Amino acid sequence: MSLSKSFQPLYKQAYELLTSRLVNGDWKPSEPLPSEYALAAELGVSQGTVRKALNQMVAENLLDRRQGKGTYVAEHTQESSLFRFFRLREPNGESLIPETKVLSSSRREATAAEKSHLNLEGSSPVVELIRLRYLKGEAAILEKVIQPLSVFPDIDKETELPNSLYTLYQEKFGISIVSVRDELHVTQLPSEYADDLGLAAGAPVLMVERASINIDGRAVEWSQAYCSTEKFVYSVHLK
Amino acid sequence: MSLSKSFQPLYKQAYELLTSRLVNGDWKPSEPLPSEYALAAELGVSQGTVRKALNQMVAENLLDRRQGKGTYVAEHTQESSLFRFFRLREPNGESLIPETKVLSSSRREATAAEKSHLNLEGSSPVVELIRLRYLKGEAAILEKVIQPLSVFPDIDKETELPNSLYTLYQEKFGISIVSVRDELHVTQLPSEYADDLGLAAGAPVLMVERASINIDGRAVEWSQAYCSTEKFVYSVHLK
DNA sequence: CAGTGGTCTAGACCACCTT
DNA sequence: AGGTGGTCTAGACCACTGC
Repeated sequence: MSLSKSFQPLYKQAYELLTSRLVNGDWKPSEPLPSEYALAAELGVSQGTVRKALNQMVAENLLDRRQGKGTYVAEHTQESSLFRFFRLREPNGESLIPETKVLSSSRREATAAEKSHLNLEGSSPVVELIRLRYLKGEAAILEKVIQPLSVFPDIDKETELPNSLYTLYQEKFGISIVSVRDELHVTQLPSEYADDLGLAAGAPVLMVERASINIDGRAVEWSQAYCSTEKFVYSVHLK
Repeated sequence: MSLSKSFQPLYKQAYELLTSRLVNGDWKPSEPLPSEYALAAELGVSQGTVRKALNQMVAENLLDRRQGKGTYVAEHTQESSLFRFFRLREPNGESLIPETKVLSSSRREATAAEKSHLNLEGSSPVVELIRLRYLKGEAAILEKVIQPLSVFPDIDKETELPNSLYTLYQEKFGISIVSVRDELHVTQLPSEYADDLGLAAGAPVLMVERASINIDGRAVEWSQAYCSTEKFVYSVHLK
């Protein structure tokens, strides 16, 4: 196997090829890739060129490299990764892992808005999952999660939902969430969620609308989280 | 001049040295740095090592490189850079540059909270600047900006405040804002700002609290922006 | 044309891990 | 000891810019 010597820099071609293999599932999470020299020989380029491609993938959180051991598919299920996208903090800056209770889970056809956010067309059955998250024993966040069945077949048949769904996505469905797009709104709490959160219908709440992006760039999950006002802060460092 | 051959990788030492020179103001914005070979000779390392250091600085938005021309100090005053930190969007996704009116500007001693956010100690005079931003002719955002006089001497003597203060910071005070830390709260609109925004005192608003970070890592400005509810969305892509 | 950054190679040596 | 990634070098060639 060798890369074409035209159009694109070799390291970029190598990056594209290796990324598409990773997306295809050629290597499983926590499994080592071939060594730099092995990949270089296979692609017909020098070790330095492969290294440049691999380092770019490390920068994008797709790979993990450990000196003396090897290059591994990144684990997006570890605590450090899960915290990466959990931006809600207590006003004093502390970060808390919430407890979670599933309120309901149902299949239905996607709404127009959901189809547009998830790039779905035609008949698109989805699962709507409603969860309540507790902090310090108090109901704090109500989450509505939309999962397309085309991406997560029979996900509503899962008996045990982990606290972080991303773990389930990676282990059971081969979906690696590498980035998220958040939109924050101040809205009035919908009346159907008022009792669950112990607030009045129409109370002002922070609503975090999130599209979760798979390693291949597709939005594969869409969620809305209603957060009890003044208990939380959404905190971000933009570089 | 040459780097010590111990402790740290050479490219990292080169990065530290070049960054500190940049922070010191050895090279002004839009001015070219010496060429890779010139820097390599000066530091006593190879061109490839200098390149690695320079590329890291490019990744951090400190430098700009143009093939065939040279390596330049990044301009943080360009539209593309200013938009980078302006996360407020219309609900339909459009981004707008607001008009701005200064409501007041006054000197006073920093409060305890301001000292803590800006890492100030002892006597710390600051300027409190209150601005109202309009979108489509309507009052939309009320901004309270705290500027330490130790960082921005006599900034309240400036006759003309640009729409984006960061331009002024870089051109007049040698301060380059390279990152920001935002905290989003849902709060009640303080009564003293109610008239300006045309809302009732206590109305629920989105409050964006921002610390702006200089190239040397210091928080040099602290601001709070009260945003008229339901006209805006705060939008972020986390990678 | 000369000067700049961008790519690619080949080889040397080091640091770390496993056996 | 042998394999892995990490650093560093020197040199070649390419692509773009400006004179």
